Amino acid sequence: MATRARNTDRREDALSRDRIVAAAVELLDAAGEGGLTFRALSARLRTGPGAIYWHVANKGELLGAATDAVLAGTLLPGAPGQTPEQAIREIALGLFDAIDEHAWVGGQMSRVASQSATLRIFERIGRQVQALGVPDEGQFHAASAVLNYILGVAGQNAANARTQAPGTNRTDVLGAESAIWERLDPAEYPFIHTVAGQLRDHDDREQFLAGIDLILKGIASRP
Amino acid sequence: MATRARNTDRREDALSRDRIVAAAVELLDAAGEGGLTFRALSARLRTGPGAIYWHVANKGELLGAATDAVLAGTLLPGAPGQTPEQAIREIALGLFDAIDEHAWVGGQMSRVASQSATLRIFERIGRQVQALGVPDEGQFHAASAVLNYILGVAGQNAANARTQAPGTNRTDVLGAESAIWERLDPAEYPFIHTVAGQLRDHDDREQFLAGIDLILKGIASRP
DNA sequence: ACCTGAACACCGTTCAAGT
DNA sequence: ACCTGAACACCGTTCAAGT
Repeated sequence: MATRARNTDRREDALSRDRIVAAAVELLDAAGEGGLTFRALSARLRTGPGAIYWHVANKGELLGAATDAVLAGTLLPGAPGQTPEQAIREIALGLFDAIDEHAWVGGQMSRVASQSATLRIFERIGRQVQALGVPDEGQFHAASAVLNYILGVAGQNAANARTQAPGTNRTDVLGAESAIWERLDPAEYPFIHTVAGQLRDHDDREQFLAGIDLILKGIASRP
Repeated sequence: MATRARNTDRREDALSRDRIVAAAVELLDAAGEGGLTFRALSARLRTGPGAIYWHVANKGELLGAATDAVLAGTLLPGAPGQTPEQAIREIALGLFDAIDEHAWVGGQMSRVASQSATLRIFERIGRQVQALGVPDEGQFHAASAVLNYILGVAGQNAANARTQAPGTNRTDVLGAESAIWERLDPAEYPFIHTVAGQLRDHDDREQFLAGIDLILKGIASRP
């Protein structure tokens, strides 16, 4: 029999939860939500579909882990001299950019509210809300308003990505089909018709931040 | 050959898009998102799966139509003497109640942003934003902040419903597992730990409305 | 302990055939 | 024009068997 090193004799390409999750993220990025399949995943990892189940309980857990992996990368330390408002904007923008890059994440965030990454995001937002001087009873309301707004935008972006070809990059806060909006009957949809022009060449990031600022103003203007 | 009446000779139980959508809603209500199947649906309608495709293009369209059908019922005329704030609260609460009753709707709303019901909701919100006297350039931002917040809460509710047994009725704005929250390490999650108590016996509707009011205050407090 | 891959139960969707 | 239901291609998941 061959002598074997005592410490590192695992195969270099051995399967692991991390490798599986990383491959899942790649698959999701490349082909969208429909692209993540145990068959496609096992083919990419050069193994059988059953092998994955040794490391991951089921597809739901895999999607949650993939979402968590992407979101975890968005939580930067946070610059030292920031105001709470700036910090919240930074957290929100970090999420926005991650969702912009991995559109499928937006559709998964709300399905995993108790998952670690979302919990950490909520914690971060909450601390800044405390730093803003919001009284105790209002802190939960304020922090969840911010988070729910972010989740809403995230879901929209994922929905838009679904309707477009996977791989294409287009992010938008609301439907984004200004072409459709402009064609709506102005008598039935006067508001949307008026506003359709603003939609045509608006910046999604700015639009997103404007909503955050609106909520921040609401938080600040309590009696 | 038998004589046939000229006008009404269609079978009473003839298939129609409306009947299909209504049955889909019932199935979704009873068994959750996983319960809607072309086989289950066709069994309930006493026909073959292929028959449904004569009236509906595919499952995505069916889900969209079911969502639209539920949402359409939430758009009441609106009381005459209302302030714009009251009108927005009423629209939001109507949606909240619909989503509370049909949890799966929350997960579908963002996938169909350009669908008729969501468009009408956005239109309604937008008109109230105009009535609030928001200047033109700010109207789109303000209305989509409100809608995105609602969509975020809706998605959360749907996610919570998914984790619980289908049929059970429990709605919550954020994870709602205060039991889990209280068990989190207070050193790592000081904010969530502090706030977990407030979560235990809070009213979901009130919590939801508090977020709406926060955004309304933000809209009102522009310089 | 970890991996393999055939097999199972179930999907959405199509389509030739019927009325 | 509308319905029927078998058939197709594809899932997620399991599990006996291997190393």
